[in-house]
Amino acid sequence: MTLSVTNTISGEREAFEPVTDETVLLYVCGLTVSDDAHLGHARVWTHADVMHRWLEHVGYTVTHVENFTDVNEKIAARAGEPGLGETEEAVAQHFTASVIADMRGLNLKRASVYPRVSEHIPEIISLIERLIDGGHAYESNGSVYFDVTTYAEYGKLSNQKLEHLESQGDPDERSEKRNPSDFALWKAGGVSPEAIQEHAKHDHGDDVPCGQTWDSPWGEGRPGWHIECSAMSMTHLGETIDIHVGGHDLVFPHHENEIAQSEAATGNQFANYWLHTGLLETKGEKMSSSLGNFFTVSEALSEFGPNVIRSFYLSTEYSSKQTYSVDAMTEAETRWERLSRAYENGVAALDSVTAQTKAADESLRSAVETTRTEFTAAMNDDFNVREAMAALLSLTSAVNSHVDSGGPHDYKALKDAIETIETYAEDVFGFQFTTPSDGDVSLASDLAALVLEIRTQERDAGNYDRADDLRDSLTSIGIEVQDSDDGPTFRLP
RNA sequence: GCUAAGGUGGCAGAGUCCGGCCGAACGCGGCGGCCUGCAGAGCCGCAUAUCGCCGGUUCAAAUCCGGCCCUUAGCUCCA
Repeated sequence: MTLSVTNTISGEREAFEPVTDETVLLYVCGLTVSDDAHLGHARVWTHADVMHRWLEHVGYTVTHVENFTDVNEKIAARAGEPGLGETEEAVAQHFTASVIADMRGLNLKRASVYPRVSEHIPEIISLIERLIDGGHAYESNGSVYFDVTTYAEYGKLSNQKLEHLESQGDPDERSEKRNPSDFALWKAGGVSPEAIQEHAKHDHGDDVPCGQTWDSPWGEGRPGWHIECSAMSMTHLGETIDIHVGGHDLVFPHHENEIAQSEAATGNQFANYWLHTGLLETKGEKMSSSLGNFFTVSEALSEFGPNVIRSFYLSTEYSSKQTYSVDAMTEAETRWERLSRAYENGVAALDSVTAQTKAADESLRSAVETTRTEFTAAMNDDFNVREAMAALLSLTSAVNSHVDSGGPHDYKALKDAIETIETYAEDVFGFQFTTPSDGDVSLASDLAALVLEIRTQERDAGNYDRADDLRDSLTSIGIEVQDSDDGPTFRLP
């Protein structure tokens, strides 16, 4: 059973074969740091994270590069806003820090490198020079454009034909271009005041900043949007990479242009597999910064926590669009609870028996096998996380049944089940089960246990009203109480 | 207009590439039972699907082919 993925460029599912046997070169199209990240961004990160984790699980070493676009007119437009700093760099640093904090909060595996555009200007310039030397780009009024007619396969990713495309770029740069679809590799001068005003979220007055500029063979200027990814990808991963991941809204023009400029420059295939994640929608339209209908990652983290957010994302395949709603989050929370409760029940049962226990529970044993087989098949089938999650959840029923039966436990089967859940839920899906050894958690556990002891005394004395009051009080601060034959148990929030 | 993805039960969402195991997964919600002092959790079970519409191919179609309708996205910055 090997991995197959749906490649946007062919539109078909293809067997995955990396350039080298051992390593997977993964590039994730990162964020423009002009605002706080929202749940749409985190969806891409999370799916890319699970892909990364699965590739490692099946034995590859993953070199994961995820860029930050820290040079952009929208960033420059926000300079001077309270708390963001006076320069484009300061604004970019502010939001980069907040995005990294979000990523930490979501328990994403760290990328190998997080390259910034501002740190790759020399590489960008030399790539542009290479394109000019090869006859694929031309200078015009201090700006440099890519000539789309020099790359015969232009449009192969998005299936667009040049004659059907409208002009790319700002109206004022069209007169400088040879063809309407040519796109800027380098833009002369700073950010235009019009662009600043268009993206500004506050009034800059007369003191309009113009963003950073760099010296180049064509004069002072700034890199175009698309060239950065090509330059950073090549710098850190080489001319041909295995997987390029990004949101579906980037297929055209961004990824199309990346392919054109990269392959025109090197003559080599830029990325072997293009994987695009479906967009997150709310109320029938996509969540986006420009529409202002977004829910930021940090808000979501404080309201739901990382596990519930993951549970939400993993209820749909990466390639499908997904709708955000309060109901969807509630269901995601319930699904996560189901998984974590079963895990905790299983662990508690396992801790209560010894390895010498011989009772055999064939149904649990076969459930473990089925889960392993089905989970693996699902993940290898284009990272079908919904199917994989279904396999994992079906194991929760088996574990709960086994624990509920109360009879002698099957130590080996239970241990296998717990390890299977840990491997898939934590290592592959990136969930984090609560561990009682955490300092605060440990103290809270002790306190909750103390209260429950008092409640048990009240119950034994028949003071049910008093006992229920104590239970309600615990519930109100998020501690769930559950009575069972073996006495009360509780779960911390 | 051009391009791409999608339309499956109350909700959400697999299955469609490789037609039969799909009398349609997993889950949420609903209903009933077990357990419980009660509740929750858990377990067991039940109900709800003309698989967008029309036609075709086939012994057999949610799955293949053709036409149509609708939704979302891209063609301007966007994950």
